[in-house]
Amino acid sequence: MKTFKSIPGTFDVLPDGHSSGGDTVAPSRMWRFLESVVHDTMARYGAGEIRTPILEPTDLIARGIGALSDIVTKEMFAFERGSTHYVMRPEVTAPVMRAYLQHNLAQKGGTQRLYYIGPCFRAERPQKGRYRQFHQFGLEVIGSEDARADAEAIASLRDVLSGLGLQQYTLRINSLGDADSRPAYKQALVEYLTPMADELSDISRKRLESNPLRILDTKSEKEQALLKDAPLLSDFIDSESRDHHEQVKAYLSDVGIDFVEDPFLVRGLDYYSRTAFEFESPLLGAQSSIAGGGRYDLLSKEVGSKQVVPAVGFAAGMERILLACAAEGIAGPEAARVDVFLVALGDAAIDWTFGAASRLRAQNLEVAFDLKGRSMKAQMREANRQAARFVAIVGDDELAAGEVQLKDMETGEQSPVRLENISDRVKA
RNA sequence: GUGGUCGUAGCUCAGUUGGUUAGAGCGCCAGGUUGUGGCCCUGGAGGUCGGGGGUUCAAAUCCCCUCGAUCACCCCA
Repeated sequence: MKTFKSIPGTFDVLPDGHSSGGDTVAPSRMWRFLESVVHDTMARYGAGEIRTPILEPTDLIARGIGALSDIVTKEMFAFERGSTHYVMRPEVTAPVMRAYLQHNLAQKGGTQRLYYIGPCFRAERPQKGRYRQFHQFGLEVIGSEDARADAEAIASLRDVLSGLGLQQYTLRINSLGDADSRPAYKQALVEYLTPMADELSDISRKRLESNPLRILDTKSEKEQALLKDAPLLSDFIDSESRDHHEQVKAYLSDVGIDFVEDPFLVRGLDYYSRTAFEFESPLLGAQSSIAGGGRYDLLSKEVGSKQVVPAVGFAAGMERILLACAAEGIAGPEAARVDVFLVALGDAAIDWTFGAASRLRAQNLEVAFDLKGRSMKAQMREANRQAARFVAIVGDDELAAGEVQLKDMETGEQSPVRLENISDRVKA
């Protein structure tokens, strides 16, 4: 008999946490805890939830993220049916911008703050903190180039992390300048690195031609040493971007957000300009980035807008955040407890449980009972396992008297209670 | 796509220089207590030792192939 397993890089979320290989999948209540913190935090920022389709036009993603980016060239789940090209979204920023333009949300006047929670898909080889189906939440602040928008995106993300109880994370921030300032820097960097090209890795050498900025975030210590005296992007950015950057930092300091400036921070997606930032946890192994984002004033025109629509946002990796929570010992809310577990003795009592549970549930109690006709001992054990607060024991005598033996599972105290009074006693 | 490590029960793992019917702990089920959970005691279920091939009188153990998992590179959340 053939058995089936979930596809590599995907996983089931179960009521209890479990290990999937060496990795740990958080219990579903922990996922819900994270989601509720996101919803609550975003509400405080006046953000509205947006839900966009998993499937998007392939061109939207290719144009938005950059046709030459790794994501587009080798990591997309894309297919064709009829004459339509579909991708399973690898990120959500381009889809949100698509929706913004499609529905003419600019017509609503002010800045749009849109947040999302949902799955994304990339055809990468899985490893700790990296999956083929992974989940992101994010915020996009669309329609403003004000530095407060950048600071607000960062602040809301910080609020989510601290709302969860996370302590060990760092924020790195940089400015990429505008579209005009980057070519000049790019050229300077190439001029600096070309004499030492022999010492670079194969990949970095190729990037020297294709995408030199990405050499900056190499993990190789040797290359980091070579970069020590490299020209800095900050010396090349235009004065407006520099002012903008200073303002963002001032706003962050205003609200007590710590950050470190990292002149080498560049982001992997082509659409970023000016502000770029990244939150990292030291507890996650190689995939240390738990969230990243920045300003993407260039995106709107890439995906078909006639005007520039300035925007800034972030995307956060939920799996990585949950791994960080686990590493910091954050367990989230306690597992649900059953209010009353019905223990039935004899056929008449077994028949009684179904209707009784229904009536108690109608009174908003969490009720459970055995479905296998097992012994009393087994039923008690099951009640214990479900952390029942009370057990209602019913046999022929109790049925005849119209009452149950109600036992408090913590104190062990037990007394007869009329059927109609169970709810009051449990809620008391 | 590239490299390292690892595949024995639901989970975590033992298993000697190849040698009878493959083990433990946890978990699960039942009994000890014919109507009372947790603790304790006893018993039970549950494995094609990832799969295929080879060497051998004999393979979980040695060899080859294959599949899978995992970590890392790359890239990103």
